[in-house]
Amino acid sequence: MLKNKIKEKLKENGYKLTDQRKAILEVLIHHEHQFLTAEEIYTRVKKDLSQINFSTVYRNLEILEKIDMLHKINLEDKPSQYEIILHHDHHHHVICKDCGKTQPIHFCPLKQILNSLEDEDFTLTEHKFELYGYCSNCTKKKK
Amino acid sequence: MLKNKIKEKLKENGYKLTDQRKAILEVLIHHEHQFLTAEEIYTRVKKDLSQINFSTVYRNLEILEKIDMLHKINLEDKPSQYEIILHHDHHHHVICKDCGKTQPIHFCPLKQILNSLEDEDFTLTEHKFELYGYCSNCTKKKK
DNA sequence: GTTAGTGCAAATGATTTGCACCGAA
DNA sequence: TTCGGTGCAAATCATTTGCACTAAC
Repeated sequence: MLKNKIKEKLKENGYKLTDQRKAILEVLIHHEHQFLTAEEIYTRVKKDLSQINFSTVYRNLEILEKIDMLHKINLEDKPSQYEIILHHDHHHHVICKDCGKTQPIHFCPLKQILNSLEDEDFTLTEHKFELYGYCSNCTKKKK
Repeated sequence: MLKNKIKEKLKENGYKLTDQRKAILEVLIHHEHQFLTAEEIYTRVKKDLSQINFSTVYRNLEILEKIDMLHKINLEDKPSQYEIILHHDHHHHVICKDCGKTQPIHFCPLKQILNSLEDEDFTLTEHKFELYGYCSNCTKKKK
């Protein structure tokens, strides 16, 4: 069920399509719009491919990030979390601190601020705009 | 040279004023507007207080963060970085990826976006808006 | 005197790496 | 056949913890 676009992108970059890689991608696609930790990915992949190793997961996540197929974030005092990128429009996220579910925000604050910074010292290369909170599901669970 | 406000804040919260704590604070104050790693802080403190231990540094950073005297960030694939908070106006940062130097931005994108999100699923609790790049010094060095 | 703080050494948790073997192209 | 990929075990790196001792209040 792996999307052709993805297969092509891997090929283009000289990466092979192994069972492990396929299984990892299946999990990521199945959890589109949700940040998962490496461990959560590993556990889910293991259900299909019981022999898979943790380092294989890490190595693949690194590769996928490098070719812009994966969005990696670092929340305070938590392991890194990953979300697959299937659409390349520039956007930011609201992120549930419990379950990692995300919701895109099609608003970028950078535009509002660029003018006032142009005469300053810094050469900008990246920016981060992330909103955190609890999704309705996790809010309910807490009660 | 430790500011009285700081001493008071520690006292208020039931924390003692040890030499180690003072030395850590001196370093942090001396590097206001600059994010330092725990290791950088440790190394600098060690110059004054050679017997200080790494875990003392970590324990104090944790305490300072808890009482809102310290801003902690997690950059991708780097150890956490810390910056002392001497003024409590809400603001964000431009951060130099080389030297950790920061520049405050007195603009918060949250206000622009709150209305459009109010009818959504998420209960917001925090947000992050950070700009990354290179300060003029580090830009020059690169050439 | 009491309680928080410290140094030290060992533990933990996430992630990375070396190496010999394996399998996709 | 040739590299890239994998599993395994060991290493690494940042951070935390248990414990006995110490010092601030």
